[in-house]
Amino acid sequence: MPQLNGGGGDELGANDELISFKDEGEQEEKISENVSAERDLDDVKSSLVNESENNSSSSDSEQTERRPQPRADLESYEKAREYFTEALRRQQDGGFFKSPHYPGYPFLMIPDLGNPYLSNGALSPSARTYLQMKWPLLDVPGTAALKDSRSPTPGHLWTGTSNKVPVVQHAHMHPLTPLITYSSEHFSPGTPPAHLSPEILDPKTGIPRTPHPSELSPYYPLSPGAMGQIPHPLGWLVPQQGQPMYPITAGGFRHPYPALAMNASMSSLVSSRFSPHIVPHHPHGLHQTGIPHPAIVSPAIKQEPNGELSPAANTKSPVPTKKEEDKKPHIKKPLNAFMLYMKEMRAKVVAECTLKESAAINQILGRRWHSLSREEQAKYYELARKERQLHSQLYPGWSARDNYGRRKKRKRDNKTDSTPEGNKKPCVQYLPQEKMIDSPASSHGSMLDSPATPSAALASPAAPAPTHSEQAQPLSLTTKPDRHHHFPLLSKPSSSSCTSSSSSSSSQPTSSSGRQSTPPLLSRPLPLASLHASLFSPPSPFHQAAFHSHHALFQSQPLSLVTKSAD
DNA sequence: ACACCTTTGAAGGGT
DNA sequence: ACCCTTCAAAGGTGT
Repeated sequence: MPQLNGGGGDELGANDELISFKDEGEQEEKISENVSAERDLDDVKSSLVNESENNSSSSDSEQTERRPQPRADLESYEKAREYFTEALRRQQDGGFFKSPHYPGYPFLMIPDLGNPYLSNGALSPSARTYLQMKWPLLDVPGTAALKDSRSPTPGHLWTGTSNKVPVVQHAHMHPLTPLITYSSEHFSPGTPPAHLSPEILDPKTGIPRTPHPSELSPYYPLSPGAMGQIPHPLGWLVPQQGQPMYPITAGGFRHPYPALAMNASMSSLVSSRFSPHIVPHHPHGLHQTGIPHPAIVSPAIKQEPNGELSPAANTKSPVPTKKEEDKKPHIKKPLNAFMLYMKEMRAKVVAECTLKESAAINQILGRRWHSLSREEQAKYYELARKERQLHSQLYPGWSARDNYGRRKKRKRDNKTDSTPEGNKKPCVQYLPQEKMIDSPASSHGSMLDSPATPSAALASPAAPAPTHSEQAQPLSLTTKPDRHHHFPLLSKPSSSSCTSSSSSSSSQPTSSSGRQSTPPLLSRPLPLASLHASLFSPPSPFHQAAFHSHHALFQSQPLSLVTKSAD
């Protein structure tokens, strides 16, 4: 894994800033500072961008209102999972994941906003408070048990989670926008400012206060637009399209959240005290309490055959349900560390780049993943581990195998024999050749690290301090010859990544396990031009200032994209 | 409407 | 023990 910092291994969590994105080049080690700056920049950019978005969503409001009852719909489930994840993370946050200070923020962040409280990490009421907000069903006290007591200091809350937030280009964003609107984006780990976090702040005083779920409405109503951005505390119970959920009408929160009543039971689910026996497998993805679990996707529910809950759903023609599907609900696999990371960071990356294609975004995310410090990754591993645990508790008999066959077979599978390039469109080489060489199959290094527990990760002998160079090369484990190693990486010009990276050595397709039969391809040209624009054309003077501040950053960061024409 | 693409990680079957 | 395959998320793109 990428633990880059070459030398700095010692400073763990405290300095995320040091973590460099290896993407661009080895030199980073030397210029870790610049890197950090970059990161900041990234954060800043994303925040700027994201903040602007907002308005968008409220399309669901009506639906939400109409659907007072918790629906087991896909979105709900996912949301649920998301929140759950976030909740878990928050619990751990205190622990080893310290959020970066984001020095860069000051440039962009309005001083006013600067919540002292954030910067000094004093938010602690926080975790709990926030947890409650986002995950009201959790019995916070109870969940505390899960909490890692490792960290006495809560630090900033890491509000992660990016729900899918519609990303809007920041072009016209007002610098102050951030003050007003909150997008879930802010909740990404990368986004620091706690002041932007959903933590409830007294509108007047700006002082964080501990809200009761019932108090939420006052908070959200800040601005209609903003409301949409705030994840519903019961997100997974309330159908939301991945968007803003608070379609609250003028009246404010009308929603009594019937589910709230289940708080106790929910807490039992979450709490470590939870006993597997208690939770039988529910046919429709409902927990015994009746609460759908995010991981469960019941075709039946999804389709809402009865139409009782959602008229809209009726229009849909149900997917041909197989017997199996009918019989059992689809229980999704628990998300792994990378997936969790992706969920959180995707919006951010999207904001930074104009790229919208997930494939491209994912490549970037993959590189970033590798560039994360071990501590950071450990956090995700831990989170993933907990999620798996919970999942296993909820669905004791579930096997990943159960989901096999649900998707159609991938083309890729079939074409294993066919030449890689055969069916693909012209490939673009993402990584420079040299890098290819360097970065061997490091991609799975993180896997190695994948610790059973975070602590293990940190201390894991298996995962020696990152050494550096090729960040990606974590452990040398990949002894296997990468058969795909030579694949001509596609050619992508430079950059695929916005921030950096395209050239990252780290994410080579090399899979140690040979999973990927083809090299990373970028079939379609990325909108680099636009990317470039977004990166270098500060939307506002405000941005510009920030950019200048980070000027060094640019120097160090070869954003290849800049030069590249996406053609 | 749906598969593909892309990423990493986990899981499970096969050898 | 290792290899291989599938799925998890996501959303633009292609068919």
